[in-house]
Amino acid sequence: MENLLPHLRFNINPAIYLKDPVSSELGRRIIQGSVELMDDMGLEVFSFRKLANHIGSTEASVYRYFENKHMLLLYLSAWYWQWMGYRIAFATANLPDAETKLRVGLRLITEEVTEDRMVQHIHEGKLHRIIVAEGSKAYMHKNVDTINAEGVYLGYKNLVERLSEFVLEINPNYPYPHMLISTVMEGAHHQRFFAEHLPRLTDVVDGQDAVTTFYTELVLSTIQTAQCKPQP
Amino acid sequence: MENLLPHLRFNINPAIYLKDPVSSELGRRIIQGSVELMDDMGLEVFSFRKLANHIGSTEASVYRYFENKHMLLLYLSAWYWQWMGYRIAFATANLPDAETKLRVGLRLITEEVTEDRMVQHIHEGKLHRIIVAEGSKAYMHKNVDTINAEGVYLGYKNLVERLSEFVLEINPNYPYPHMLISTVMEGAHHQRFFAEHLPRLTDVVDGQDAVTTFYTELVLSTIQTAQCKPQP
DNA sequence: TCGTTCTCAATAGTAATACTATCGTTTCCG
DNA sequence: CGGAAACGATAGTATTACTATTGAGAACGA
Repeated sequence: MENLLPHLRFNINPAIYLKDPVSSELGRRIIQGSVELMDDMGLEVFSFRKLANHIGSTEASVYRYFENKHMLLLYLSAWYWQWMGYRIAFATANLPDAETKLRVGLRLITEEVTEDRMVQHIHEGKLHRIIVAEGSKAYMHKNVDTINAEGVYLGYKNLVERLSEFVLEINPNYPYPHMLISTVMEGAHHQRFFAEHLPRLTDVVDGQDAVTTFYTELVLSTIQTAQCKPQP
Repeated sequence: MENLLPHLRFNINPAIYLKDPVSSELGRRIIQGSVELMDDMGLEVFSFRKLANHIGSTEASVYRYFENKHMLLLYLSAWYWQWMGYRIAFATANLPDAETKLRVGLRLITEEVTEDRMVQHIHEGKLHRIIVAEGSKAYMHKNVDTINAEGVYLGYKNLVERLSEFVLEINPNYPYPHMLISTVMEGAHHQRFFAEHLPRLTDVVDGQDAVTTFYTELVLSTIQTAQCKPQP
């Protein structure tokens, strides 16, 4: 995708941060540095001290922006899904029918991320790897309910909703559109992880992108079965 | 399921523990106590110190059994999947055809767990909740490759393999049996978590078990589509 | 019965993490 | 030019994640 709107800024729920990282140079360095470090060492090993050293600042300064590293992960996750939602909105605008829109959306969600450089301080390829490996930890957490009550997951939920609507346009009687889409959104990331680390859990077909093909066929055959072979 | 084999012990890969927790009373208390505490407070808040206090022992004694809390989680995860594999083997033995076997397997995997009390020191209902909330952290981890090289995930992989074979018996041409099964195994847990904490990501139909119905229909329509509507 | 081994509690101690607080200096905005 | 915000610097606490050592009691075998 061409970088048509280089100065676009996504709305990130202010409940996630103490101080908006986009508002200052240090804030942007925190984001940029955390993407680099988390990708390198993983969420568990990553710490605010290491981040501060990496960007040549201090632990206390990082704490002025984010309460803890989980909130920083939430910020990265929120940004990722806002970005994905934007790309899908853009790529599906003016497409003729729901099936084409759904196919495009599924492709964007399941595909490996290539460089996009929508904003200077976020390396989308690295961020994608972080979300693949750590994304589910953003909600698989003791405080989900508190965090959810503040609307932190709205970006994610809205994207699920949007794709579910494509599903319902194709088959208005399909009863599980949200489960289907959220299964794909999580599953695609897990399958990318498996392909790299636990290949016996996948079916790697070399050369082509098995993840996208698999999930596209899965979704379309599932929602079209009602017409193809009526349920008892 | 009746507790027909009350003294059954699962083989857990010895690479997971320093000392077999089944071999001593303290070991069993460690397992029992960790299931209770992790279910209560979540993996992040859980610590060996708290566990030691809970079971009236000391931190150092717990460290004699497990290197760290991630290995303890791996033990619980390995036990869970061994137990699940055993239940599926038992429940599908002597069934007439592959579709029936697959349906039974999918039901056991996706269903909520009711008490089973196969062994005295493990509360399967609590363990199920732990695996739902923390299971993916067992492999979404910096050391996956090292741990995997020691065969720690074999129980999980074997179960995927077993269910994939049912899929292939039904449709030998289906190209993605492992991705399909691992998607269901992870997805079912995520959907249970979503149903409780992020219901907008699911389609809750009150009264009946939407997760089992959803995944069973998804799998069967996906693998049967080849016959029903040939791919171009 | 004596000695050996195993088990495990108790104590101690280290390094790192996850914060919180305070205090200046700079900067930038009105 | 004056005040406030931004941020670096320093310091300090509580907790976590370990490691090491010692010694008592139980079990086990010769």
